[in-house]
Amino acid sequence: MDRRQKKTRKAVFEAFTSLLEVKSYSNISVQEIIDAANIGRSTFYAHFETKDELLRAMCTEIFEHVFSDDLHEESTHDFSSRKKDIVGEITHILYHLNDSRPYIKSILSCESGEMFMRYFKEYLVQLFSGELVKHNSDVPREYMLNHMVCDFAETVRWWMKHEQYSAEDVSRFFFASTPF
Amino acid sequence: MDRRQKKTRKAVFEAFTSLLEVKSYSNISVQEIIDAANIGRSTFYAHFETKDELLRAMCTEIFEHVFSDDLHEESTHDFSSRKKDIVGEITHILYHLNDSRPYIKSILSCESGEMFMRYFKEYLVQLFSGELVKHNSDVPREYMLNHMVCDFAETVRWWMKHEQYSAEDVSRFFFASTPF
DNA sequence: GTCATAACCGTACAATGTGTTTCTTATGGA
DNA sequence: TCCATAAGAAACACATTGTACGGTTATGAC
Repeated sequence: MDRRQKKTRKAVFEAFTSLLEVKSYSNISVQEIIDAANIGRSTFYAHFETKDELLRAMCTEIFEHVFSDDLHEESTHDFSSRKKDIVGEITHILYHLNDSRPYIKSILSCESGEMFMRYFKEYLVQLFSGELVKHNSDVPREYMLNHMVCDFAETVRWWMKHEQYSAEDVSRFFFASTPF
Repeated sequence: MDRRQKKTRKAVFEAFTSLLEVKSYSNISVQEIIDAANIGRSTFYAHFETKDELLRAMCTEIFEHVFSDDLHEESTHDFSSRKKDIVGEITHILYHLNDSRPYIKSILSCESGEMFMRYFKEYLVQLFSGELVKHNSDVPREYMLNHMVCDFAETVRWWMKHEQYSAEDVSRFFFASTPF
């Protein structure tokens, strides 16, 4: 990727996060982002079709880090001990989420948070559906999956607002309140 | 309230829900609602300041039914047996939610759903905070409260998409997967 | 039934935002 | 150095919003 493109992209992301700290997503106009990023109007539209797509791009970048390859490899390499080690995997993800905390916090602060949550849950469905082989037959499997996904996603949203807790703390809270 | 006002309000609500079944919240313009409701532009703005406020008004109307007085009185009158009867209370609420199902479903079908969820959770916080007197001290009380509220709200959202289950079913699912 | 009130309608308006286009300038990579 | 390509600036048509205003019709109290 061209250096110029990278630079523009970075400027837009930073402008956007700064604005999100000050005002809500729907009250931010594309023009404001452009001004804050100090770029030309046509340049913005060369990179992102809409404001929504900009947000999606930011979320994607975050999640690529949070659910990064080293995590996958790690969990697939020692596959033997994996099944039991969902706790470790969750804690690991929490660590990664903590790295992106400033970005995530600004996104979560308003309506854009709901989009973040939606994308986040897409990843979590994949993560948890493997864990549901032995599910309680009293309750539909699809209910349980939705339950776990929402549960974890909301746990993360809560954590972002409560900095005083560590990844281990939150992992413990999560497993203490969900029937694994 | 004037008959004309009631009529207008009803027309707007119905137009709005019909539109929500066809397209997403943010893609619906005020003008479309006005046309669908077959009213004058200024009439709309005499009733609602913005589209968001219209949604809020609809949600309020729904929740006034769902968390209606007969429910409150019932639960406060026989206070002795109440503590144990959170199950009954939840089931009762689910019944009321089922009455408003068509409206709720259309609202939940897009971004407006997130606003619905937010308002819904405000009510649930009140409902559940009373239930948390005896909470597990391993986990912060505020975490548990958020957990229960989100859990129930998401259960309802899930239910709205899965008509095949009864209120009793869903109540059972909820209590089976949450540590009460 | 009369009549004042208030809710309605329709149109026009300025203001704001969006996404596209065209053309010129600057910059990175071969 | 060269040139493809990204960035920038300005103007465009278009859609949407919220307000204003004057005229019309229905309601409910008497």
